Amino acid sequence: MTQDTPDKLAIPPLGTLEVAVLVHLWRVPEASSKEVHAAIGVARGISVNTVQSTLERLYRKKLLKRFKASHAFRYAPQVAREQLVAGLVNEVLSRFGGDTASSLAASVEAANWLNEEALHTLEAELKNMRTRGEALHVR
Amino acid sequence: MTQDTPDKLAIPPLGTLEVAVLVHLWRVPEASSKEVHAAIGVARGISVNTVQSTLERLYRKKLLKRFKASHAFRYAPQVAREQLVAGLVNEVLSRFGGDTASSLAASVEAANWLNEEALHTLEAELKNMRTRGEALHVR
DNA sequence: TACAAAACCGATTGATCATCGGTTTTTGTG
DNA sequence: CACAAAAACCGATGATCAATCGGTTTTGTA
Repeated sequence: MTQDTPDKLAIPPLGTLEVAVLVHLWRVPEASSKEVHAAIGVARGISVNTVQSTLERLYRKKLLKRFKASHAFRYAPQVAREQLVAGLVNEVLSRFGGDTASSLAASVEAANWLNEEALHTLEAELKNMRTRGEALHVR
Repeated sequence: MTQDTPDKLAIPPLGTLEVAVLVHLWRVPEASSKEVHAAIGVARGISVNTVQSTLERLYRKKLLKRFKASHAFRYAPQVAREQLVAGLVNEVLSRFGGDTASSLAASVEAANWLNEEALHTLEAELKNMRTRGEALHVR
């Protein structure tokens, strides 16, 4: 085994620029530093170098993957948005202890952006999960 | 109006000691700095002053309320755990954009700690919400 | 009123993000 | 094959914030 610590579930803190870059790459979903700069850097009046550092940092954090295209790197998300968000949500939930279900329920309730369709989706997912959970004997 | 920025929904960043203090006070649910120190400070080998600073910080952040009992302050949570967690979860959800429902679904799915009963609770809450949501015309 | 307990203040340390300048590496082309 | 341009890489700086504690002032109460 080559990993010293199994960081599978530890998500590093993310700054606002880092998040902006991620969000952009989830849409694109693949770009060079130059392109990212054009898309979100110019409007912020920051240099290409800053964007590049951010891409590098996200790469080191394993949130982006990259590959050479001719002589420039192209970056792409390493994790799906839902995956990352889920990780962060679970981190919050476990960090503050207490009852998970009621916390989640409160989260849903506090959300002012849940429309009819979204509720439907969630309900379906829950029902789905439940049957599978029973089969898999979720503790 | 006296407030410069409506911080209603902005939750300040919380360190590990701050969270520990909050978690403790949700259990207690009211204590002096001395008591908090005895409960969670001693085990960490930190001074009463450190605990007091933390209590003060949480008070300034409006997460604790306090009142004098004889000459010492007693602190108590200003927000319920579910409330705070919900705020943080929603912050994460909105920060990363994308589809809320699928992100929440992924969160539930990624959780390995949801048991049969918890799922039940959540489902009930959703059903409940839905009817109310329709009545309130949630966008 | 004296004193012990607690609040208050301010300084220090240590992370971490954001930002950019300067240097090295790579590569396409004349 | 040499060279100029483009990109990666490295390292420094500034800002913010949590955590920590020592020292000083305030305040009940015996």
